[in-house]
Amino acid sequence: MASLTLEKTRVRIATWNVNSVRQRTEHLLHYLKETSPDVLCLQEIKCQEDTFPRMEVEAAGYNVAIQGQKTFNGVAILSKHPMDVTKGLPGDPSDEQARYIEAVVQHGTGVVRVASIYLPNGNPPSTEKYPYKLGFMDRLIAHARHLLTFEEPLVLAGDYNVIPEPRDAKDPAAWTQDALFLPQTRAKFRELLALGLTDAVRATTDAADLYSFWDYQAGAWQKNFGIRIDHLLLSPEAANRLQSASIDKSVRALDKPSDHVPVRIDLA
DNA sequence: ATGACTTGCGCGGCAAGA
Repeated sequence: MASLTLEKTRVRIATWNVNSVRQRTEHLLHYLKETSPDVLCLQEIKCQEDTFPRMEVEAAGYNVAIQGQKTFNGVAILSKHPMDVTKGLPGDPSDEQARYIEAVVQHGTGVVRVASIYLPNGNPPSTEKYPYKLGFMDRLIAHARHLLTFEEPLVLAGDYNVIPEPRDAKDPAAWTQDALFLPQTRAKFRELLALGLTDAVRATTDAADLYSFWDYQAGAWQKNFGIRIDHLLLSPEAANRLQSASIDKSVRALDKPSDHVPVRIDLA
């Protein structure tokens, strides 16, 4: 009797705020080659679709889906596998900022829905920027609630601009008045998790000093004054397949780095 | 220390980021 190979293929999914994809093209291509994610979510590409380095990324073996914007913001999903793409976060047709793109990825025997999210920074909190951040979080909560009804593997990945807990900052006292750490911000993030989503990094380790961002200023990298603000949130169907989560910290030590590093997971 | 760095835009010096 011939044996059937029913072994599910591993799916590696990463997220990275690159702080301008055109400034970071070499780093991006190196990361694709070295780490070989099946899916890579990008944020802050800072360009429109027609100036994205599409040919180089396609030559590396990836399909490209982009929600671009001139100068600011901009998100993308790169995938080795076919994608069905949806652009924009529902709930506010007047929102013109490019901060959300979603794709259903067909991989081998399975399917996974992946979102690339660039959640607003929200600083300074005394301005209209903070209510925009909270409103975006409300829309994300509503959309996630809807997506969870599909009961499929779902990965909401991106730069959340949220420090979930004090242990997610080297110096939490420095962030108490910051939009990334205000109680209302963290409460909305907990509301998102309470829908039934799992923070992939915290599901795999309680290690201290896990950060995904170090400011360019004041020697933050050298002093390890980091914060953990880039997250992959998993539906139960994805969490059940979670094998590992890692933060690719070494990328921050390269020449001319992004101020964020990639965070990635492997699903069985 | 009103700082410190990096980007886009566009060619001078802001705005934005976190």
